[in-house]
Amino acid sequence: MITTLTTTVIDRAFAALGDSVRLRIGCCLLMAPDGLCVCELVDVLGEPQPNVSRQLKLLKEAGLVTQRREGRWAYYALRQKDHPLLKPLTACIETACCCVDAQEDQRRLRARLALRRGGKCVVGIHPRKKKGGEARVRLPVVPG
Amino acid sequence: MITTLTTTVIDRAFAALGDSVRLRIGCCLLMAPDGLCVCELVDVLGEPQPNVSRQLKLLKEAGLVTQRREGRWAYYALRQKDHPLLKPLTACIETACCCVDAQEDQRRLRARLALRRGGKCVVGIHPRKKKGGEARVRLPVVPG
DNA sequence: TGATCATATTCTCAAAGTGGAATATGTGAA
DNA sequence: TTCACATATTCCACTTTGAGAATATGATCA
Repeated sequence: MITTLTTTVIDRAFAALGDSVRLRIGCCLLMAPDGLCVCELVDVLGEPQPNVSRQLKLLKEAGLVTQRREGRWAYYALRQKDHPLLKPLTACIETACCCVDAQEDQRRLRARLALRRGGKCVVGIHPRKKKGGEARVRLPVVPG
Repeated sequence: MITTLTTTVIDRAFAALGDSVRLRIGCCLLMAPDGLCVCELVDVLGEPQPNVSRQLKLLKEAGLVTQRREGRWAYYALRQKDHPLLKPLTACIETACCCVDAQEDQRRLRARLALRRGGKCVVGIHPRKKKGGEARVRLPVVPG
């Protein structure tokens, strides 16, 4: 995807991470190499869904993140290759992960990932906050 | 200077490098660990002096750059310590230095550094463009 | 097909960033 | 003290970004 490496490509990558929400997304994605779906990020970050989608789109346009669809869910993951900046940038994000406030996210993310079935997200946004609580979670037919 | 590491500190650092001029400044400073003065950066970048001063101030406020005065000259350097993000961030800037457009800056910087005397800047802005040319450069008393 | 749900987009406007132009500050030399 | 010069700041018009609110899209299931 990224063909020629120019300073413009690079400063756009920096700008993409120069926002607290997007940096926190980066930290979360670092914990889940296979990606996270939007609703998981919404729950972890406590940000409105349209905002999370927006920021993910920005990260994707900056070439830092990839997207794949699985049924109704869209999984976003940190790009692993084709971007020469990604390795050193990942090291920067790792530093961010050590921050106290980032670790709060990590705690919530671990809790959210525990709700997965077969490695996939099977619930929507705020499962614990909606009426009916756990009973609301209707598990569809999932292999594994 | 940086006491507690928070994600805010880090995304401000990213945002500081998320601009083409400031990223180019970062690349230049990487070539000169002891720092560059404002007039040198003005010549290399081809940006107006007030703009260079402004961007340097921003980099300084983001904790990425230090400043010291030597007579009329102000030297800015990449911060080396007290900022846990600096090492991985430096690796990112190094990647940026490999870009074709960044190497043009590097060529100009080498030429500009050749005008130093005793490792110090002794000329102002655009020395070759002002009337009188080389003759204008009046060397003050400089040790070495 | 219609309902439901996960995700994406658009509209809007306040807030922040950007950089040119003019000017101020600070330092050293005459 | 005055001048010259390197650097810093302020003012201002302009552009970009940020995010709430409402709505659209797209996929699955009944």
